[in-house]
Amino acid sequence: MAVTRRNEKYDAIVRAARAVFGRVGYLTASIDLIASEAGVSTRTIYNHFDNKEHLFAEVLLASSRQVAEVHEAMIERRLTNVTDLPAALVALAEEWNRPQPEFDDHFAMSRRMGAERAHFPEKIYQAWREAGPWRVQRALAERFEELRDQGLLDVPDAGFAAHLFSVMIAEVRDYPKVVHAFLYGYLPRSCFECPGR
Amino acid sequence: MAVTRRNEKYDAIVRAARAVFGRVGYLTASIDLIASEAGVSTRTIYNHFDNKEHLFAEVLLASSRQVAEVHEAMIERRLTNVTDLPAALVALAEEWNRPQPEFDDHFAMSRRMGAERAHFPEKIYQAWREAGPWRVQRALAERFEELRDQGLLDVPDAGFAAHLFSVMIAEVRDYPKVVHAFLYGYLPRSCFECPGR
DNA sequence: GCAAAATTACAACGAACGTTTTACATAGTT
DNA sequence: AACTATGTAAAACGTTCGTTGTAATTTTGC
Repeated sequence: MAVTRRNEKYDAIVRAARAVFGRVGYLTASIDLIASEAGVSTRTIYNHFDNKEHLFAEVLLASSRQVAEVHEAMIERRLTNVTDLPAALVALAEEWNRPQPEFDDHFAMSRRMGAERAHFPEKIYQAWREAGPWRVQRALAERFEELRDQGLLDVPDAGFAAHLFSVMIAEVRDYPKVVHAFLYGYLPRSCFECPGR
Repeated sequence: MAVTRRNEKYDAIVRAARAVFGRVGYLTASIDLIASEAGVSTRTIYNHFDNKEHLFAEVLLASSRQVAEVHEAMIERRLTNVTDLPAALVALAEEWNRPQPEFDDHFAMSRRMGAERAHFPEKIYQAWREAGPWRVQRALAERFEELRDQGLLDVPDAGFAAHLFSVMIAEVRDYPKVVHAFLYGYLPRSCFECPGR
């Protein structure tokens, strides 16, 4: 696709919109501000997008797919041919949450989704869930299943464990401790022989 | 304190504000809507509160303290004289997240705090953190320490474990599985004798 | 060079909002 | 009944916002 002025403007709008939506949220993000940061006029934004909501949806879904692909590759790389599982999980968590300028805007948008979902159609929210979080969790669950088959993990429900792990590393920042808890739990070891287990 | 018309109106405003802030968020919650649900005029709201932000802060902090007291008592009740720890933790998680009409509005407000914090002064956010989540987590950490002293938990860092547990039960809804993972982890049991542990 | 496409700049529109003003009504107290 | 405190209803004010219209300008393609 040739670089044309029209494409340039489109890209600039998408980029600026992602930054502004991520920074101040859907409602507070004004078309004026987005236009200013994109270096275009508001009229131009409306030449490319029907309205604010369509802009939001397009920006959100495009970056969700992009980020999901990166995360899937990351999971593949980190959890294949594992020799030291704790270290691999810590490395995955660290890489997963490492600040990356090109994705920071997207993550900022994502972190707001729960609170802002009532402000746009539910199908946008669901499309994001499908394109982003769920897709990545499925990839993680598949890896967990393989690790289970290799005897490295004891996960009766890999999907649940994947969901739990992603919640833990998203919300709690000390990854060595998180991974340790994920693998070993907090029950004293002598209790593994206790009745009820 | 005698029930006066003024107190009645104040209470009605606070109650309606909590519901509206929780339902649609700080920005979208209009004074008109709150007044309508409270059954007062907007003028009356300004007779009681300087502005929208003060209303929000007062509503938020009052209910945070109230809910924290309930949670502290709950933790005390559920994690004292424990005979079956897994069952006690599951019961705590279930009670913690059980729908309670009188607190639903508060929890809805709380769930939005992360995304909405940029819209009001940071000190409101921090005051909420102190009056609510942190306070409850400290109570939970103290309980975990006692359970550790009783040999029922192996928690080197009770504060961390408390934080992790509260994140887990807040974000993941299958409490038996969550508690199982929290206590036992996902490492196969034979690996507890592996090197590197 | 010319026509078409795209953009800019700006004004305009209608709506929504937080807040204040104003006049009148209601409630409580003495 | 008189006075004070409080509430109501509605208008007004200033601001912000999403969106559209319009004329002029710039860029692109032939």
